Amino acid sequence: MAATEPQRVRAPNMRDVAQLAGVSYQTVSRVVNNSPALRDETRERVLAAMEQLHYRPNRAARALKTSRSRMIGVLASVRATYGPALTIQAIESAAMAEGLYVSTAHITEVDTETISAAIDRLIDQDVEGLIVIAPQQRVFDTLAAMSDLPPTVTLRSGLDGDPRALWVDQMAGARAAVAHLAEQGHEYIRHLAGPQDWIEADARMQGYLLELSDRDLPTLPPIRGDWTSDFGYYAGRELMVVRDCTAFFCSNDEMAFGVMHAAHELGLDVPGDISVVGFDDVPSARHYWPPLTTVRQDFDELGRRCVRMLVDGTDASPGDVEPQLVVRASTAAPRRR
Amino acid sequence: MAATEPQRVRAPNMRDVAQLAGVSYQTVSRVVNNSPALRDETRERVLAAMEQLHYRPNRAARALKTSRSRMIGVLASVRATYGPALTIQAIESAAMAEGLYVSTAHITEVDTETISAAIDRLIDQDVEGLIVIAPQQRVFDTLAAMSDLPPTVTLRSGLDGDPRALWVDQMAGARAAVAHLAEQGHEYIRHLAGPQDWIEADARMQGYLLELSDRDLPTLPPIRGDWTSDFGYYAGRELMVVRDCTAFFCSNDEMAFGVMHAAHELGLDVPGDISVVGFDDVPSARHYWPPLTTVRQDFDELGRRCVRMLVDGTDASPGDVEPQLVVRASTAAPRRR
DNA sequence: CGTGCGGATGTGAACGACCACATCCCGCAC
DNA sequence: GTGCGGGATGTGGTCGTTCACATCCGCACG
Repeated sequence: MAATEPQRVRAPNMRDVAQLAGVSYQTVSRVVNNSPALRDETRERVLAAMEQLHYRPNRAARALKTSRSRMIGVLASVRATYGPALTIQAIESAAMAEGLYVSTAHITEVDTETISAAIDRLIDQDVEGLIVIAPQQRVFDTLAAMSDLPPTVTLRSGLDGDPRALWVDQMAGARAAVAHLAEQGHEYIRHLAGPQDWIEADARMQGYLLELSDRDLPTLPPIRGDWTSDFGYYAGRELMVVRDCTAFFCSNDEMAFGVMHAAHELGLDVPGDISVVGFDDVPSARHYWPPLTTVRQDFDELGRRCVRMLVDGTDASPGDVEPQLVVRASTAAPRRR
Repeated sequence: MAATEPQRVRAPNMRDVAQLAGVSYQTVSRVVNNSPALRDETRERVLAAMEQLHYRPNRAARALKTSRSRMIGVLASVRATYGPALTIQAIESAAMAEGLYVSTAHITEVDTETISAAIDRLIDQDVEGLIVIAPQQRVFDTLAAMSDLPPTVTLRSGLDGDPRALWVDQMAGARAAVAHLAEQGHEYIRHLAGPQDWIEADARMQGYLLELSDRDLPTLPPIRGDWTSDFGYYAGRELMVVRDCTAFFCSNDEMAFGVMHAAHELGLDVPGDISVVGFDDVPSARHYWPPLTTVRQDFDELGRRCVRMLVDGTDASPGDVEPQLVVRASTAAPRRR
């Protein structure tokens, strides 16, 4: 039997295409980068050859020569939560539209070591830009201490003068939530805050405190939670025995779910005995029982803006993406006052 | 003023490091790839030089030469849902441990065009492996029609002979859920299925049908939903007017939430009048009111296995990752029979 | 005291693409 | 008919790394 053609393991080359099309590799390059200086007939021929060989430009070679990786990095914490996950998705699809690739790294611990390892991991990939949606203070501190960072866009919750930060007015959202409760006649409003070190958590807590003081309402010391519904549940159980408040403003929806669970279990009616407000508007919030009053955030728009800021190099218009209060059945006037 | 040193925009090189350390670039290469054939003293010297220059190996150049990108791709659909998001997270952290990078592409539409565009996007990045957690039939069809795919691991819900598929026995999970309801005395059990084309949805539906027929219980025609709690809510409202069943088995937790919302609104007691079972065990399921009986999936383990299969080239042991029934308060014996 | 051997290090040639420049060709004006 | 200009195409060098091979050195052995 005749010797078979040695199978080609190597992916086809610009030179392979060039040879097949009867032109030089440079002409192929021009076709790939669609240069205008090409006769139509030549372009057709090259395109046909590329098609025939299933030619794909080698990204590594291109990156090496141009020193552009066309990749952006996303630094996130615990992605499984609704907000970050949605934001990442939006970032990715916006990036795709710009012809960019996305690599993500998320941090499960918030120690400096883990954080800088994650960032290193992204930088190792030659990311051309960095989007940080890990809103913990320590992340920003670590970031600030690193040199040679690519252009970076961060999400912030308060004004701190950084023009490269996309600012979401968490405080305004929190104030709206508290104002809503106050206007319904609640005087004693409890706050379940997010963890120490989370910037959003602090901003929401600030909003809570400010709104109360503006209205001359009594301030109950906020309780630091960990975002989980488990925490909301156990905290709720303890606090509702005391009954020193008629409403809860929780720093996210999960904790609000936990609180409502506790209320139900103790035979308290929501909103009759206790009103509850969350933050985020996760998809099941509207179908919780009772449906949860919460503050909606437009994570989708957020992701899109991040990419736009990175690509255009523009600065953010502060407070652009406003959270919005969504009133549902979990809040009502307090039964007794 | 004297002319300043022209600032070096170029990142430091192997040659730069070599020069500083007084060795050849090849020696630097050996240090980077920690070759054993090096005197300790030399290695130290090179490491010091690398440190001093903040040297980072150029990934593009390395990829070009070795034709290994050290990147794997993940194809997912709508990431914002709990399961996929968690799986991706697990994949990423397992990949990190293997020194691999991860790039994701997710598809929002399920037409062939979008799917193959997403895959192309991954292949363009020279991914060395592909993990598919988009469990729609059409995705697999599109995949099968494409040539030149890198090694691929997929998630399947049923046995179909593909050794490179990680098999999660959705059917068993569904059967356990239905069995639980039946053993509590329910005779009329309704199924809210997932959308057409989703393999998991079909597997769960099969499980439902099989378990009922094994037990000689009447089969009510399953309703095709879209995974959203909105759908569960509207479907629940319609179906509960009819009251032709005492229990609902929903193909995911979200739809179950919607159904319970509808029940509450209609003044029906869960589980007194109606029992409800979900699927996934999302974090808030345990704190819904009443806490939701559901089928837990170990997405974390799933993600880790995917990576291991890809890296080791091993096949899956079928049915390894078993979903587990978690009984909570949303199910009880029917009040009337 | 030369030979050989093995461990440590250096050298040339890729990998695949892009850039700057050189070359070619053809039509048009002088 | 020669020169010239400009549009189309080809050639060398380079990006930073790795691979295969060459070289060097010192020491043990015959």
